[in-house]
Amino acid sequence: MAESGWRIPEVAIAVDLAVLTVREDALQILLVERGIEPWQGFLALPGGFLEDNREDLDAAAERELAEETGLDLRRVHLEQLRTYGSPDRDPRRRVVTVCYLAFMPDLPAPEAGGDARAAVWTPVDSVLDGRAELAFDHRRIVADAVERARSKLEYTTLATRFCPPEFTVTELRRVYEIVWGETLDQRNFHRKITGTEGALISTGAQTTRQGGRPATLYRCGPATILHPAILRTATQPTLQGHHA
Amino acid sequence: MAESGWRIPEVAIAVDLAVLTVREDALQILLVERGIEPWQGFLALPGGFLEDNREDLDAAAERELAEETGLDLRRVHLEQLRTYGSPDRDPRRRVVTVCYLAFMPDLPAPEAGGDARAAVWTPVDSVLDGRAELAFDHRRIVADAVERARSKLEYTTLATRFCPPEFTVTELRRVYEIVWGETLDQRNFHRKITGTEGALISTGAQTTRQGGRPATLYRCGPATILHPAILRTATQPTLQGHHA
DNA sequence: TCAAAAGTGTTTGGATTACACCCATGG
DNA sequence: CCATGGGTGTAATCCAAACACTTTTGA
Repeated sequence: MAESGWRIPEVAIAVDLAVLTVREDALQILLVERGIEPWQGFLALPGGFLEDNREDLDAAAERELAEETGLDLRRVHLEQLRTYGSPDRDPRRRVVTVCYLAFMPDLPAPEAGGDARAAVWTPVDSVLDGRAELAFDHRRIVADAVERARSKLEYTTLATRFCPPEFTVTELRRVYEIVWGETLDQRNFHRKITGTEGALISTGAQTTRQGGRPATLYRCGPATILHPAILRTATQPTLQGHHA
Repeated sequence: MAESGWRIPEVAIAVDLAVLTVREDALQILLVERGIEPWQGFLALPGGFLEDNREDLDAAAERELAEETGLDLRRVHLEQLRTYGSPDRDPRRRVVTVCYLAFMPDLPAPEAGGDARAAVWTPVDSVLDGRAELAFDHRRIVADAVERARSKLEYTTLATRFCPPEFTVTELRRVYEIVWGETLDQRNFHRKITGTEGALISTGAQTTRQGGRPATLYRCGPATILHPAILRTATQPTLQGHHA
């Protein structure tokens, strides 16, 4: 670590994306099929290497996200997840990956953007239980991303990022139920989320797309943190960090 | 970002440490004085470049920590904080820093380990309010580290990492009060922390080092998460991530 | 015997839960 | 008019905040 030892190992820096959405009643993640070795033909997180020396990490993540999805970035939440740098995670050379986590609504448009590679939405459950085998250490990254997402729904309003621009309270509740894998009391959820100042903004409009009595349509409010939090019942997250 | 473009920019990867402790009734961070340009003479976070291509990031952080403090790592909590990679954060070349956060007890031993550089404990307040000017973007990193630490005390038992191997309930409460900058009700805190299964283990021994009635000495228990949490009253953390 | 700090009990209010019921629409 | 889902009300319970008092030592 002495700076006088100016040996800079040849390390490549990559930026990978864990892009989550809720579609078809499941939490799904965006994956691409690898066209080259190693792990050719396997699914992997979208991402790539830093393009030039002047590109900021956050900017690189935004660029990747725009390339993969073509979506308006204002409707997407993007944050840094973690950096992965095991020496043997890529057989070709040392690669350190700065991984970002994104929440986005289900796309009505075609899922892949300008890039030619096949981008597929995959339920995270099939990744976590091993039915879908991912390249490199990406399964572990997906596990970290899902745990972060589940945790963030408790104390932030980020669940709205999985919804279309206008949505009903029930649609928002379904997001929670799908991500957490548990059912929530409809009445308590409604009172809590509408009672949180700045969480939702009523548009005045209504919809009957679910059938039954018309439901009020809401947009995201300015509030980002949810206080008091909506807590999961079952799973307690495991503490990250080494040594106990 | 296509992988065929095998242009790997010359980027150096560093691992920096934000080592926090509680001493002299203040939350303090370990800093070193820089001996070379740029920022010669300024205080900076301890850290350095990856030593070789086979070193894991976590292992590099542990190595740095051992070098700086010489402390038994079992008594230290170490976790990844965030990665910083603005293109102009180091004028010499592109440097991406993977930063780690450490909690450790106040050292009775001399604070610097084998390394010759001067390591100094500095109150985080003097860093955050600008009285102490740090090199590079390290002030922002310190701000992130402190916010993470304050937040983690709410829902984990990591405050015990700031305490000696055996400590009293009041000493643990003082850690909370110092890190959060607010006072806690002694009785409610005592009932809550001793009532949390697995948080503390009574040693049976007592101490009168604070004067007054003898206090029971405790060790850290196996529990890592604190449920229910001990919540701060005042400050709500700001949501990380870009766009709103 | 007095000061100083540790430890315990109680009350009260707020929030969460677990309920049952009414409302508004489409068919 | 009836099935379907949206929205509101209410009582019991748990948790946490705010409080006063007793206990045990050193001086």
